[in-house]
Amino acid sequence: MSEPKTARGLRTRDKILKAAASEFGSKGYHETGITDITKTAGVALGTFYTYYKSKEVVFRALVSHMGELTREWIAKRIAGAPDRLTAERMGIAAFIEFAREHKDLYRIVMEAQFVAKDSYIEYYTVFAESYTRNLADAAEKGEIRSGHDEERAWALIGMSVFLGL
Amino acid sequence: MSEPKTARGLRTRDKILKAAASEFGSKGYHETGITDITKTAGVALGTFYTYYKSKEVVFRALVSHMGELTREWIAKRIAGAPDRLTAERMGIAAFIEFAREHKDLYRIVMEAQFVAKDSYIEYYTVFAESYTRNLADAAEKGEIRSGHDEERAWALIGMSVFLGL
DNA sequence: ATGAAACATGAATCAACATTCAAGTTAAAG
DNA sequence: CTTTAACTTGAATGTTGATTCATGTTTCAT
Repeated sequence: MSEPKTARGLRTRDKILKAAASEFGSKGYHETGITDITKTAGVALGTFYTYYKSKEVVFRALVSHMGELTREWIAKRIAGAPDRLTAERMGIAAFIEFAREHKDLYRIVMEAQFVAKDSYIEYYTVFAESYTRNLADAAEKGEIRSGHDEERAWALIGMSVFLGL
Repeated sequence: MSEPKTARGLRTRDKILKAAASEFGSKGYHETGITDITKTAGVALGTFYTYYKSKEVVFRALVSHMGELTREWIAKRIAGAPDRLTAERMGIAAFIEFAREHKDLYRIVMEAQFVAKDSYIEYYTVFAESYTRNLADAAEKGEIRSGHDEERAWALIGMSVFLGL
């Protein structure tokens, strides 16, 4: 399925993606019908299939889009933190803030665990890797004690997720 | 829907519940058909409805059953811990161990978030409440610093869940 | 201005279940 | 041994909803 070739096509695909985000986010994957999406987008049923091969494909597109959004959001808010501990505090706050402001979108990531497991795993793995690297660096610099950084990373992620929840 | 009145009925209901646990656990709620459950249980399709009013009802039964199992498991392993910090360490280890040994069953709890949200919330809320109480007690005794125990409880739960994941 | 490529439409298709039910079988109390 | 409540059976029902497709409309490069 290739990129839209005209401005109209681009606009339409965008409307569909936004509608899908909103519908999946509020009703969940299985409760959302393609008709719900196209109705919200203001296009005909068939149009959906001009841009996405299937229901699952839009869903996956949304999850990876969410990954980018989340990372951008956090990066923006922890930029310029003087040390890891401070960055950590700001990062957790930023994540929770993000979850709060994109409540319905965040639900999509959660549900990915059951609808598109690999997307879900990737979402968190990218986080865990960068987290682990940061912790290792901080330990190197003596800002934190050295330890099992990967486990620490997953523990911190879990904390944030549940506090957000 | 009342209790089975004969030994046979009891056995059959049990077979169905076990089969449901196994099927939901490995394939997930939406990928599992009632026929999958009854086939695994070795009974006819219609028999399912003698014991459960619907697919969702068995699912909910499983989630609350899981709650009991998890609590029992952890209680057993932290019994006799000398102080809260030790109990905490043992509790986390016990939870992860539980998740590992009941991998597929644990998936059911996760999926409850989307299939039976109230069951899901209850599962974790019961934990959080008892956790919060324990932390408050420990702070009272001076074993840990005093602080926001409810938030601490959720953070610890999140940690355990993601480490288990 | 025009024709081909892009795009939009929504009725029709098709398969997948959850649930029901009427008819048969088994348990166990008296 | 009867009898009846309890249980079992699986074919039939009915709905839902993803996907397709033939037909019509719009865009835009030439």
